[in-house]
Amino acid sequence: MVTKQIKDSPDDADLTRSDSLAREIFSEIANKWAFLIIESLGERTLRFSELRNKVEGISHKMLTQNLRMLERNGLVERKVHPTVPPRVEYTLTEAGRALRATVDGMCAWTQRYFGHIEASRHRFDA
Amino acid sequence: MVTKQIKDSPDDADLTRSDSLAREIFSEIANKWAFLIIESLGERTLRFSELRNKVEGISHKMLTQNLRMLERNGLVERKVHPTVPPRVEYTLTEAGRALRATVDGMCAWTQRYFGHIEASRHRFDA
DNA sequence: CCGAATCCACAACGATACTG
DNA sequence: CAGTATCGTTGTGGATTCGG
Repeated sequence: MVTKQIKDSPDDADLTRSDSLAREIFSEIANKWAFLIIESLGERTLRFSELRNKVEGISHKMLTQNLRMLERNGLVERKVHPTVPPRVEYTLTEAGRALRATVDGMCAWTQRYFGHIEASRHRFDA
Repeated sequence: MVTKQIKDSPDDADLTRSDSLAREIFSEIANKWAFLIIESLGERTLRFSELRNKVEGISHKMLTQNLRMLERNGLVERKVHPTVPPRVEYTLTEAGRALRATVDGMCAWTQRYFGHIEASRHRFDA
């Protein structure tokens, strides 16, 4: 997908259009906070403040910003309860859960190659 | 992994250490250029300039910077041919190929939910 | 051809303060 | 509690240049 480049089929224009759009989507979503939020959300639905605690290190601003982005792209659903104080809950959509599966893969990968990476770093830094 | 937080087993310290280190690794690698490079590399080995063409939009600087990072973490191998002009080739290591599998998953995901995302964006922007 | 270093514009981010 | 806006700082990334 992202790396495809030479085509000669008649529907050239459409393919390159969807291809560049795909890359744009990819670029927007492939950032660490988005992934950490998706991971944290998991199967459950969480409030803003719960997320804030769970995704440790994230600032209020980054959290809202990324949640808006994820909502816009249809990965999370935002549910506002008009109570006082307000209560806002976030849940992964089906698309979000599908993406989470691949993010889980990355997490598993990190676990698996943990030692390899540490060793490689030491070698490199010498 | 990344979202785990409460533990009470005796080896607490080790777990939280490896956990935070895992998050650090995750954060370093989860950026769009790294992913696009890994995708572009695929099974083949490519020269610097070939990568530069293939990962369209990337600058000379970002490419070297990310390649160094990936090399340091043991995801790509860098092979210098001492010819003139120099010839430098990059290849995914086994760890790199394993990660590529999950990145492929993300690409497939993008293809799959392409329409869903576009639709959601339109709804949101209105 | 590849890489490192410099410079600099501008985007990202954190902190803070204010609203419903 | 959740969200928006503003501001000041830091950092990111492109352009360019020089060096192997």
